Amino acid sequence: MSIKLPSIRTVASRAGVSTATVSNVLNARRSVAPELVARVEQAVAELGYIADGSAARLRSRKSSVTGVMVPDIANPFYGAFVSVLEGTARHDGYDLLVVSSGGDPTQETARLKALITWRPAGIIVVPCDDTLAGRTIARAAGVPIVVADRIPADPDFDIVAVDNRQMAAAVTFHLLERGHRHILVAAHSLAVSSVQERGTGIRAAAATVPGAEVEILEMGRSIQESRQRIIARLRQAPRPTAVFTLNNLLTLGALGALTECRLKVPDDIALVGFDDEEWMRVVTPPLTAVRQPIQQMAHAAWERLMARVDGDTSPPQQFRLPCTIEIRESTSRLKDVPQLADLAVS
Amino acid sequence: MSIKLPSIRTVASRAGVSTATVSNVLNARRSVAPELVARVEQAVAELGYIADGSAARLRSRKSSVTGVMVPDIANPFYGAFVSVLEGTARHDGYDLLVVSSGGDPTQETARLKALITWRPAGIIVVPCDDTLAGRTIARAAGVPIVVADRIPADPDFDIVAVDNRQMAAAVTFHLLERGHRHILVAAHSLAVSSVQERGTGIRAAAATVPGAEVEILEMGRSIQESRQRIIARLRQAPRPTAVFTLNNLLTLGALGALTECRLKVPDDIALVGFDDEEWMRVVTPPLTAVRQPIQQMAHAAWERLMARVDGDTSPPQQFRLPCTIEIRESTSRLKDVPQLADLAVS
DNA sequence: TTGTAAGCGTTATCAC
DNA sequence: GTGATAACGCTTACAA
Repeated sequence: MSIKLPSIRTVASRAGVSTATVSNVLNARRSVAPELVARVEQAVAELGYIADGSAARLRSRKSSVTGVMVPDIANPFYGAFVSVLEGTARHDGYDLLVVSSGGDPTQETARLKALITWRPAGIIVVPCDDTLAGRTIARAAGVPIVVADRIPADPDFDIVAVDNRQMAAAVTFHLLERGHRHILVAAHSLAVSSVQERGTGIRAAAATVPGAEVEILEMGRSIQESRQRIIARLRQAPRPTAVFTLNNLLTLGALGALTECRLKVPDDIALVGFDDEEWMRVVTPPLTAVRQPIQQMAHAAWERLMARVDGDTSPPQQFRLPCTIEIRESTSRLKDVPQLADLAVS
Repeated sequence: MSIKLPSIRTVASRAGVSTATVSNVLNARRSVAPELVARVEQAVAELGYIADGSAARLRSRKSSVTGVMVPDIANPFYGAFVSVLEGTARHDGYDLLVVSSGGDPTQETARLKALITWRPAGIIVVPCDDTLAGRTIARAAGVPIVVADRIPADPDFDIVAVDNRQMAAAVTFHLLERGHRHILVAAHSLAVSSVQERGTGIRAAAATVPGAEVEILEMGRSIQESRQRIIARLRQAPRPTAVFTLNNLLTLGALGALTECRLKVPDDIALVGFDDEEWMRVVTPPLTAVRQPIQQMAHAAWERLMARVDGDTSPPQQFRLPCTIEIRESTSRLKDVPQLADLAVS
């Protein structure tokens, strides 16, 4: 179906110059006589010539494409991350290939291979787990890789993440200050180190207050699943006075669960979650949330990647970015007596 | 930085065969003796060989990559759309290049060019406006293009969209049935035909009920802007009893505005929006919303694209997919007397 | 300053 | 069934 596009030779013959000159005009590599420049530009315009990037990359051995792999583009958190990366990449003259692993290590490896097929200058990846299934392939391919939002044990890659422990502790302190002594923490999987870090921060904070209790529960991967598990837990006594969800999907699940249990936020129970989204500030009540510095993470990851692309061979670095906590009404209620905790939901 | 990867020649010499045989083994194009197959596969495994897709494309003149351009990947609506497309593309053996136009026609053209650089088999595009800035380029390049979610006047492309008119009318009827006689409609731009179609549907529905009034207001592109404009309007009398937002961003803006005006949903005012998102069903009150069939749109667009890629030269087709309306509490209040409409918000 | 020609890694063609 | 070899569109020595 696709018609044959004009090649650099078509342009050259139309402008009455050599292909080398066309290339030099288009890439501004060497100076070309003004008249020839004009002739080439006219030919390009008339033909609607657009150079073949693959051929150029093949010959020049330098890539103008980079890749990013996330678990799920449809998740607004990754959507925002990719969106920022796309802007920085474009700014630096790179195209960006976007792939999703679907949270499946097998797919992760497959997609990484697909990316490498393009011979990208570098890849930014948010692995599904701490393993990074395709790491062997990646190393073999010698493509610079920067890992974001996860902390693989493997010290081979640059890492950009947030200060999970400190931030989770800060949220916990906030709840403790509000008088909460029994906090339910919803985590999607304890196998992921960023989740473990958050758990550590939470426990450390709770340990500073006698009688404070945290209960960390593992919820599957779907909103529905987490919702059901939270409902099941809330129907048992003693009921926690606050719920702390460790990502945006879990916040949705928890909110659904609270509604179904007819628990009013913040009167009956407090809610705070990792990941701040626009809707959280306009609903009633507005939700307290941890705002991750998505833009800064993307910038930092890109900067590291570019450094590696430019030949930086220093040891892998690990960056930790600070989050901020957006305190809103969902945690506004002061609890001085934890008596309600003993009442189970009907 | 990037080390030199093994080429097909490296593999061939290691396996003691010709490059042609390696190619035949890898692409299963011609039958190869089992023993040679085994030798090649071993060499590939040992070297971690991954073929260069660009070179293959260049020589074979057939593309295994497609492109998608949306106004903004960070918008969950487009995120979901791209996510579905990525799955279907992968399923059919294609890679997917994702680019954002940022809602800027200039960027749209630039990004389209960047896409064409990679010689994709086809492109699915959600244009920023009805013009599709890069259409000339696209036509010149002869790349099959399918337009989604917009209805350009230009009849050159296949189009996949939803039945805007009918759905907007259905929502309006729903509000009228609930007793609303003064509906404020928030549109981001009246220049876009899908918005115009929705407006037409709304007016047609309202015209069937004597005394019913609709007020269509243009809100800029940002959440903040729409929020401010809605606030300004709500502070004037007569106040509408229902707000109908024409996309997900406007729903966020409207909700923020209602909160700021201290109007309770649905008691003081009803709210319904185009685009259904997960949070809308878990907040209090849950929001009535039009669910667009994102998955079906993506599938339909992909199917059309594949048909064109396979040589279908029939006249461009236009597909209209039905939406569903998710009725929830935000429009549950029955209004029999519109007396409140005369009270302005303080 | 400009043209000629080689070659990037792959696949298609054509001998064998 | 297999191997040489040319060619895809481009960039880049090198020659003029």
